[in-house]
Amino acid sequence: MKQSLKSKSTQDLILNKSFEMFYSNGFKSTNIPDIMRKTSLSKGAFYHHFKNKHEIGIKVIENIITKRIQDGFIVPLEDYKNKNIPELLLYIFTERIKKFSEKEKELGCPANNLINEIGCSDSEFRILLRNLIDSWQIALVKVLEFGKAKNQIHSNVNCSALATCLIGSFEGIRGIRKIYDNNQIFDNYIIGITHYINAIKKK
Amino acid sequence: MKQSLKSKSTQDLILNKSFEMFYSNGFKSTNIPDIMRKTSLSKGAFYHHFKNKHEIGIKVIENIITKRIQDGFIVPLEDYKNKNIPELLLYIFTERIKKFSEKEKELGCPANNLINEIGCSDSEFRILLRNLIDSWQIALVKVLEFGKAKNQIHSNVNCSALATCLIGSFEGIRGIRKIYDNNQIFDNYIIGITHYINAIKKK
DNA sequence: ATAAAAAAATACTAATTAGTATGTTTTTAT
DNA sequence: ATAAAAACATACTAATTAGTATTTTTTTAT
Repeated sequence: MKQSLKSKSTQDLILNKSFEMFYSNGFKSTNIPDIMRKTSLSKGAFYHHFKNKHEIGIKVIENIITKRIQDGFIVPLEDYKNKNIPELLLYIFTERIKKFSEKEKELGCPANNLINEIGCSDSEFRILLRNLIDSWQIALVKVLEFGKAKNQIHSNVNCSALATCLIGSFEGIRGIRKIYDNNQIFDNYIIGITHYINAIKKK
Repeated sequence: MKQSLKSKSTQDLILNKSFEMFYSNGFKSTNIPDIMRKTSLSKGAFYHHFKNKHEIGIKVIENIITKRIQDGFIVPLEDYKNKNIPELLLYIFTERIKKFSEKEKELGCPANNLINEIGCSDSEFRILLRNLIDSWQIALVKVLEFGKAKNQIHSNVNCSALATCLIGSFEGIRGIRKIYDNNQIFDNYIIGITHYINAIKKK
């Protein structure tokens, strides 16, 4: 294989396996030899492509976790101009949860897991994760403001507050689900959030 | 000092310092020598009173974290019969957040931190934390049902779903707050949750 | 074809840390 | 007062793991 391609594909492999292990076991509990066992490569290969464990953490956030949130929760918000906003919110915050894989249900949100595991202690991780949540918040506010302008959302709604609550409750529920063995908590969340979104609709 | 008292007070000291360190640094990142440095006792004292790190983790959940949630969020729900339920909810979910210490704002909820750090991996921790959330959920549902019966809460509210959403959003917000340096996220949450609680009031 | 550079493997170092073994001090029961 | 037991301290072991140094293999440019 061409060297430049090989290098890129090895880096991607390490990146993906790192993400999987961080997601399943947490960042701190994952060690480099374990990651590399999953890639069938050696520790030497790891340190040839990455400076240290911190760097792979950063790159996993930048290249995988950020992309997952963007693709899953921000991009679907983008084409909002010819959509009914309350319906769009219901789609994103209830329909998508139903489509989660078992693994995603059991393991929670990769971003939220990292926020809670190392949000306080590592400032670089913290900033990237904050930017991610900020982007989501901004995209949501934009959509909510549009919905308000189009008379689809009641005028007494504070869009920034609502966006924060939608994100917070979604992440909180995904966290709490982790200690259960069934989806009752998601079912309850879906009922509750549907009720809430219906309540802010302009009749 | 009498031996039995001394033993108890040493155990309590180790327990409290362990909680503080787990809360600040996470469970996995906290080591026994660091805990014992804070108690000004030796490692030998630790292993005389506790079997291993896992046991102190269990006891911290049982004796400290559970008590904090109970005292802070379940006990205030108990004397609900002569209170207005929406007001009681507002008190617990908005007034109490305003009274948090800086540390509590920065470090999030000890229970939620543990849920997210080790909720998936350790079954004993998991069960204790689940029991804790279950107790909270049950206490909340009871109060909400009462509010519904007293015509203070709208009849179309699903009490179990609402309880789950209240707990989930509260924990989620406390988690996300950890990556910020200010209380904007709490301010937004308070506005949003106040709006929600007002929306379910029977007029 | 071959020298240089990149990729990857192997062997090693150094630090951390859970847990144990053993010794010393303090308290208690007689 | 003293033997036993509990409380605590010190010294050690063994395992883990991040990161480095060195060597081998593969690819590239000439």
